[in-house]
Amino acid sequence: MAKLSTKNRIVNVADDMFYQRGFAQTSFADIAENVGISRGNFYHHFKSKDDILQAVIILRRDRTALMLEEWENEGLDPRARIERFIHILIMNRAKISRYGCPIGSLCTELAKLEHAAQEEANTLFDLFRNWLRKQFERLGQDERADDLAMQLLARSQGAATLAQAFRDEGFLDQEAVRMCDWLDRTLS
Amino acid sequence: MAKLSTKNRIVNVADDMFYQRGFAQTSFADIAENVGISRGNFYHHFKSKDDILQAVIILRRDRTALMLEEWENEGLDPRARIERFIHILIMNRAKISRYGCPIGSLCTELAKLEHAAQEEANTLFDLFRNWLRKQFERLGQDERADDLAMQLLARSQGAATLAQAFRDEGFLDQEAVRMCDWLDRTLS
DNA sequence: CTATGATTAGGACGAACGTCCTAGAAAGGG
DNA sequence: CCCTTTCTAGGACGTTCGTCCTAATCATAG
Repeated sequence: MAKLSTKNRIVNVADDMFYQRGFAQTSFADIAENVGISRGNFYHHFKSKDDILQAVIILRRDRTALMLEEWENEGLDPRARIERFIHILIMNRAKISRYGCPIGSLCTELAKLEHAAQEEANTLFDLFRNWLRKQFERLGQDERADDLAMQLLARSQGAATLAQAFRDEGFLDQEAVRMCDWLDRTLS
Repeated sequence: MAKLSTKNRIVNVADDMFYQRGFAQTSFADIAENVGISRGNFYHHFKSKDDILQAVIILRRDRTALMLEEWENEGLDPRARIERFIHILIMNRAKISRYGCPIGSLCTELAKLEHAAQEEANTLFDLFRNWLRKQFERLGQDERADDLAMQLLARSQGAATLAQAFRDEGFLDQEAVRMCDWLDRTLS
């Protein structure tokens, strides 16, 4: 296993902590302690808290873009790709029911903070939205491709929110099944 | 217009600010300033920050319970009552697209904070869930009444989250229409 | 009027936070 | 080997926060 640079280690830890505790509730001291470095060292790599937030957003964006790209190259048809998206809810049920959706909860928090990075965070949603739209277009749903993409995103967010509130992993499974059913009905 | 007691004024202001900025990002000084009182006065009425949070949750619970009760007494049939619930999204579109759902965003934040009042906040969700379930039961959907209630809640949450992220009031309208369509299909 | 309790104001405190600064350690090129 | 750059450590500063304390004001009952 290749050793990560200090900078990368910081971003990875911050990514986890922002997800689990939220951005505002995670302090420099917290991150530095978890990485195992001093606060001074931290500041050599990131000159402000907004700086590390930016890095985390870019990390998530790159990771997401890579994942979507892989899904394109797995030889699946567009419909199976969409089902792949739906199955994220099931694969990540444990984390989602504890911490919510990594993208949704970040965007919601930044919106309340009126944080400048809000729009940057929204590009994470855009990645999924555009990717889903593309799949629906390939399925001949040109007119309503974007609407369908938004509906799927919305249902995922709703499932995540309620699963977290009620600490109910099973609800994610149920909703995933229902979303696949909805997909069948929509495409037939 | 009857004058409110200082205590009530504090709770009302805190309610608004918790909704718009979030719980953690709202300080005592902020609330006191908005109410127009000193921090010392504040502390005479609420002995801790958890105390004021508790009061806000109770305020929201009472207000919600009252609203649901009124909906019961308006002479509507259960189906029209459910549609009334859906129309909250439309009526409150401006606030929701800016601040999200008052209940969902509070529960999400408290969950990330691992705050003790988390379960209390969840009772707000329970109010809607149980009320919706009752309506579905009256419509002869005994078996799946709770499932249908949860589905409606989830869709509302998803619509709110995306409307906030994309600052898109229109999406709330669209989703409300689709939820009414879904209701038609489900009950027929 | 007086006495008592509720209400209000405002300062003091310790802790936590983001930020900045200095100095030493490590690394790399000449 | 020395010099320069990069990396790391840790303390200092100013601010904000939740909390606490004291004293003044107000309302009310006797």
